[in-house]
Amino acid sequence: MSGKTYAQYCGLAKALDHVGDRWTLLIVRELLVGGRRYSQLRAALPGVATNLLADRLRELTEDGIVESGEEGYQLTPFGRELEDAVNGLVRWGGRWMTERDEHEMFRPEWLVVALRALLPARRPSQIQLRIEDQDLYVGRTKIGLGTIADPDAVVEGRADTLLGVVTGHAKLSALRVRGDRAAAAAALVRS
Amino acid sequence: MSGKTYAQYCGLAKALDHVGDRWTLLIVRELLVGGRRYSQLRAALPGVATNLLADRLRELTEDGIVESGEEGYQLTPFGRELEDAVNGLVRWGGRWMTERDEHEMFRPEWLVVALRALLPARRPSQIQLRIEDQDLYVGRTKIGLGTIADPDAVVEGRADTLLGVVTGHAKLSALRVRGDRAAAAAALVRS
DNA sequence: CCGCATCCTCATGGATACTG
DNA sequence: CAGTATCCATGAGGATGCGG
Repeated sequence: MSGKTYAQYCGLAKALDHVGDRWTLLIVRELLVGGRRYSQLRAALPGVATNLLADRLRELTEDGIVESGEEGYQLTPFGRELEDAVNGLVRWGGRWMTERDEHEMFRPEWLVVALRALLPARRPSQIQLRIEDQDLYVGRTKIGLGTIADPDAVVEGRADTLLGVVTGHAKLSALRVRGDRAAAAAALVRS
Repeated sequence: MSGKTYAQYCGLAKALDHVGDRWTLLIVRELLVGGRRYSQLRAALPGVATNLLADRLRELTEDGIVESGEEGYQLTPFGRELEDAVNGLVRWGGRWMTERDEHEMFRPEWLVVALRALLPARRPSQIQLRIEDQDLYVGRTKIGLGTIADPDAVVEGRADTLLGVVTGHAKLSALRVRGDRAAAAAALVRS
């Protein structure tokens, strides 16, 4: 709430009063994937000014959205409730992600957020992804960074191709699949 | 997109690039209830500077979110797709709406947005609301400003009390109900 | 080093006057 | 009525400093 309050008795205005400032929701996005140190947040948010990041983290902490511990910063239970709102924005914003521009930054944790927003909560199979040299997984109920044991399939490719497959604008054959191809389709392709 | 772009290949960043500036989502909120003239938007958004409102409407129009016609401004089909994202923010922001502060503005169309976000898409009965001297209705599939014919019940009261009933923090008995009380409960109280 | 705080510059927002 | 134009206050971006 560094900006002025809208002073409106309205849920949207209240939400924007607390997470509507520049960079704030992007910080929340990073923390939705897991706890992060200050320096990790800096690295994940190219262009953020150091004082601004500190300001936002302080405001988020005062509002009970973020808490800081030994391991760095993480979302409180209340902060994690922002996932639904973030997912809605992610889904809408996906309409602007036709192809990846050269000067645009990309980080695999953003793909984690996108897949959580786009895929159903439960999936019939679990797969391992390797996108732009980074490992992420789509489990039956969880999606995150890193690897899982015994995936049904391993899928490799570019981020924009993967998003195309998930949103139905590209075919699964545009990705490289090792292992159970049907399982990969079941996990990634909308029904 | 008056602010600088985040230049991130991420749905959330893209969404904020286009609707993340101050006042932008509040304009969208107004237009989600219906088409509005420039002067109506000014009245509904107390505190907005006239140049900012004009700037935002121009940006939204350029982005294909808003279109202007003889009747004023309205959302395009693409703009209406923001409803899901707005609803998520409205639901989260509702957690900050304990009781209405004296200096906080209130407009009945904000209640329309809140009810659309909080109530299920289909309801078993239709009721008429009269809140703070304004008429709004909760139909079986639609919610809006104004009156409907042959409501099953008429509910009167304050906005914060109504929100309390819908979110389960207050009882229906806190509102004045004329007509079929069970129908009012079915339309307003979460199961 | 990491985690900020300070300082400076410039873009953005806010308030109001003004105009086609 | 529907915006522009203007001016000032504030916030963002970027470099640097500094204590633990």
